Amino acid sequence: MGVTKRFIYNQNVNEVANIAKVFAHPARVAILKYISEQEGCINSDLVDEIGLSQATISQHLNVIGDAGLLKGHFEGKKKCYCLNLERFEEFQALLNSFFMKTKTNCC
Amino acid sequence: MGVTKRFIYNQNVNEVANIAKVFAHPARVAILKYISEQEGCINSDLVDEIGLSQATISQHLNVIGDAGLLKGHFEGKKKCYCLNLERFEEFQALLNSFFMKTKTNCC
DNA sequence: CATTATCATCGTAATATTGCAATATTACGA
DNA sequence: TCGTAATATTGCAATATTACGATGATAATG
Repeated sequence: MGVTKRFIYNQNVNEVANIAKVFAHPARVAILKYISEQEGCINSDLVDEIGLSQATISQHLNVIGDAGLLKGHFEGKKKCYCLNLERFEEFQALLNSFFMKTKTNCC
Repeated sequence: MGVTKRFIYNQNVNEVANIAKVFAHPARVAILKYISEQEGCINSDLVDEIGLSQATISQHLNVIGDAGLLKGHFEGKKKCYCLNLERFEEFQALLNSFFMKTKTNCC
């Protein structure tokens, strides 16, 4: 039914899925990549850079932001986005932990 | 429009997103976790174990399988699923590579 | 103050995903 | 070959996601 029965899974499983979901759309991967390639902060050159509408970019930034992966502040009329490195590394560690735990017992 | 404009992203970005998508549903994470916890192969105890219908489990197994993460063979009438370790490690490496490349230039 | 640039939010259309019941298929044993 | 158990596939219904235009809000600029 397009509805994910989150309640039947344990917390760790849901956590891994939620993290993965952030990276599960190429626009969001591209946004993070672009942020990483800039010196310091970016403002939304993202619209030109990625080729989606401003509204759509803003929505994707929300998803990334809600996951805690962004630090942002206004600099004049421009909003300045940066990666929240601590959180990003936390995500990496959690995913790696899942990978490590899962790599066992094969036929 | 619910349609992802894959063509506007480069291959690596799409690849990362596609990998993440496999892990972006808790049922699939739970299935992989369960496989990892069994000695050798599993057959679908998964239905009892996870609490989704047989049809739904089968569908999720397809997504995982299409990504190349499963090795399976029949053992009598039961299908025996195991993790494709090489592919799984490849996924881990690709994600880690994305994480490493992205961890730079913060404010 | 009016204008413009930047970004967020709302509403909506199109498409994708999730889940299940029903049905099909596959493999075995009698 | 029949019956049965285990999986797969199909066809919906419900919900989620993606995308964009329109509209707001805010702040610099003239």
